[in-house]
Amino acid sequence: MSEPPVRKRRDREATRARILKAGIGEFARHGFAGARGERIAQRARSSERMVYYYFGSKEGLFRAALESVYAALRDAEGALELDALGPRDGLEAFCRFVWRHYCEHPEFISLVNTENLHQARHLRKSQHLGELVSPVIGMLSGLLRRGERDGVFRCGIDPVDLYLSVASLGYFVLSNQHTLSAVLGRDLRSPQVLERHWRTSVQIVSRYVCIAPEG
Amino acid sequence: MSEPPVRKRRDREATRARILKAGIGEFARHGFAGARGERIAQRARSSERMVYYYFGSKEGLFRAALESVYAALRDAEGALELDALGPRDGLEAFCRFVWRHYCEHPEFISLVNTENLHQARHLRKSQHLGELVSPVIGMLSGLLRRGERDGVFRCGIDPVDLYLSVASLGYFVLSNQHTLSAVLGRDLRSPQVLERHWRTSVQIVSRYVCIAPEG
Amino acid sequence: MSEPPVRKRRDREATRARILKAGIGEFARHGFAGARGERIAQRARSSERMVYYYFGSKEGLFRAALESVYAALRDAEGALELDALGPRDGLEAFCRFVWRHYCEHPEFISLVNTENLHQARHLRKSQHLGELVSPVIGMLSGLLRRGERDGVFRCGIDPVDLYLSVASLGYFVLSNQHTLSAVLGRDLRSPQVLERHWRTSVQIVSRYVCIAPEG
Amino acid sequence: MSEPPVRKRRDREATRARILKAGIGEFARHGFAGARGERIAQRARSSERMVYYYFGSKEGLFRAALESVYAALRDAEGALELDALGPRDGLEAFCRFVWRHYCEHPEFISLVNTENLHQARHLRKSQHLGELVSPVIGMLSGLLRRGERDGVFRCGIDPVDLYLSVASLGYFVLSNQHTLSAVLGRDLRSPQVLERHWRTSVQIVSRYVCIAPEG
DNA sequence: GATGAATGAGGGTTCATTCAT
DNA sequence: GATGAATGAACCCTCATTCAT
Repeated sequence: MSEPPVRKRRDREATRARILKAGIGEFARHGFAGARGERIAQRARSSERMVYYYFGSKEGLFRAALESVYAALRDAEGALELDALGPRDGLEAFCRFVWRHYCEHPEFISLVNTENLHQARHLRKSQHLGELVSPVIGMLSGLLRRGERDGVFRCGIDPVDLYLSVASLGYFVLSNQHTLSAVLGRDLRSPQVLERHWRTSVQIVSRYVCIAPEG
Repeated sequence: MSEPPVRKRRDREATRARILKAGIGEFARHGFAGARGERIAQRARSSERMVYYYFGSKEGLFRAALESVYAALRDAEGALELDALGPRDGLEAFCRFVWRHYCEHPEFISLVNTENLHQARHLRKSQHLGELVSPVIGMLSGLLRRGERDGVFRCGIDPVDLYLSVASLGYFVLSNQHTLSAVLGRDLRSPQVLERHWRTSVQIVSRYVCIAPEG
Repeated sequence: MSEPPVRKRRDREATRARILKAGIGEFARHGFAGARGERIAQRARSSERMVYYYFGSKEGLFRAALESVYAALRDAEGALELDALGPRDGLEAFCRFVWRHYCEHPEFISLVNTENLHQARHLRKSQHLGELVSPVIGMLSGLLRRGERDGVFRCGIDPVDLYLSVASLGYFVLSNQHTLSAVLGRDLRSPQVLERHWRTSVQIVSRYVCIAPEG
Repeated sequence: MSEPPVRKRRDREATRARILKAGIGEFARHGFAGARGERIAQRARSSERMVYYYFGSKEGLFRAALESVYAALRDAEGALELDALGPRDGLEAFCRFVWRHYCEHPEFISLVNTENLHQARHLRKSQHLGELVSPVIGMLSGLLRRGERDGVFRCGIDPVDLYLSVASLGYFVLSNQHTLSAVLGRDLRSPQVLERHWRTSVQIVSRYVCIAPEG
């Protein structure tokens, strides 16, 4: 019934999306101050002028980039269906999800780091902050309750604590891959090493949450 | 033959030190690209020209700044005397040390983040990289062995894994204080909340390492 | 054959008029180079595109603005009925008219200044220059002749000289209100001070024109 | 005795002065908004960068330009020696001075017009406003007193009124040369016409001030 | 050894205007 | 006829750095 969108020569949304994507890549690679308008234009196969046409300023583009990667995380989190799984499987699935998301979205990590350098100034200014709050805490809360009820999880685990722990263990090594590789004797950029690291992390979380951990 | 007069050498060193300190502060607050030579000169109560005189370039100063904060960490780690404590106390002391160091040296976290944005380019170029490798892994290794021997620690814990876990749990919430506070319902900039977080983290590590955790 | 519907033609004219008025205001406040298409569009509750639709270019709008304020002056001058008054009253009426027109049309002064900055480039290009020539010189000429004949005005006064003198004395203080107020000790933006100034100016003109001035 | 200033390759004052002069010219010709940094640099045989080095911003340069032309006027006014002349000659000398200054400094007129467009914003911000106040009002006051005492000047003439009148009659035709020439039938850009105009103006002032005017 | 003067290159941004329907 | 989308050129300004004593 509905027409497939005609490929217009002047396609507002497509141009905007290309610029946004280019902005995410550039900010992720170079931070806010290091990002160059010219490079963004080139990556987007557009002109520097168009960046200002659609986003008003470098800061406006950065805000949009940030909102975009946060929205992607929230959407992915929202698509998790932990309820369909038993508590232990649900916990593992959640861990795996976080790790995979960080692995597949290094731009998220970089943009978040950059935003923290700016003390979350842009995020707080964002009109859409409310929409970015994730349902994941509520989901974890349900998971923990089910685990407690089934006698497999310890009582009194806070869902936010759980979230932060899982996030920490994944985020840190990915965000600091390069310095850690240089300073420790371990190359944290190799997939195998990362894989090993992550199995350990899941173990750590399991031992914290479960009454009788697998190991 | 003749040494330059002590007074002058002192001034030289003092000026250099002021610039270095100013650089650390500026890079920590604004990242590499966002740092401004003029502000560094002002903070150091010196001139922009002197920055080049002593450090050659912006990058030279950044490298020195990075080396400085890494050296400070290594020195502090080296001063740890875990051998004087029992395994459990030693583990707790190590955890406490890491947390305190991160809390008291936010510039370390920021500079490391910035350096990872640059894929550790400066760190790898550093002449002094070898000197920055910390003795802490060896110390943890000894600690773990003692704990195993005494039957209080589980067998087969890897010291690097342990180090990464403790670091992760501390680093993440401090580095991402601002975004987490904006997105979660929890203000991770308040000392009380941080304190609570840290107790949980120590628990997590203990449950991972110890055979019969305290909780 | 068929005229466009009256309604539409009215809208056309109304939009054009709003843009013209907005242009006059904007050019008066900011000069030619300082005027902004965007502000003009906003003031006119129209779009920037419409400015080009109706006036072709920024310069086209400026020319129209200039013609508009000159036409308003010529029309007002044309409406003067000096012949109905005695010579002295006529002279005073003329003076009062000039002063009032400048007071009530600061945009005239500003646009004229701007146009002189451009060496009257636009005015000379104007197709309608001929229509802008005022009948006022002729009227003054008649007034002076009557005054001479009646023995109240000195002989040989040139009507253009008279016009320039009256205009000078009014224009200068209004055009330079702000700098004069800053540099002299007298606030030439206050109505009372301006009023006093104007009485003096009329005296000056009278003493020049009349044989036995009132003072 | 005193050394002639050595022509240095890097001559701070000379470079600054060239830029300032270039700025005065450019602002006079194009107004503030119309002035172009690049043209200023070219006129000054320097670089655009140097403008910012010495004056901080376009506005900074404009302020300096304004102060410069006002200072030149004040200095010239200060050099007037009206006391050495009789009242009538003094009055005429003053008139001649004003006219000559305006004629020889068209940049003064243009800058003052521009500044009024900006509502004297820069002048009021100027640190040196106090120094720009002219001694000329005091000098005119003395002149008027002497004239009254000698019975050649009318009583009660206000020196500021006198100043404003003389200035008005000169400034107006010079500032509006181009539009007046286009609209009146008289070419106010020709020296002869201007000369004639000015004789009339002096007459006007004389008839206002003197008891028995020459004409 | 120390410093004021100078600068090329490029930064983000805005301008008046035209394209394409 | 009327309008959103798009744009090349240039704007003012700042960057990290070097020159020349």
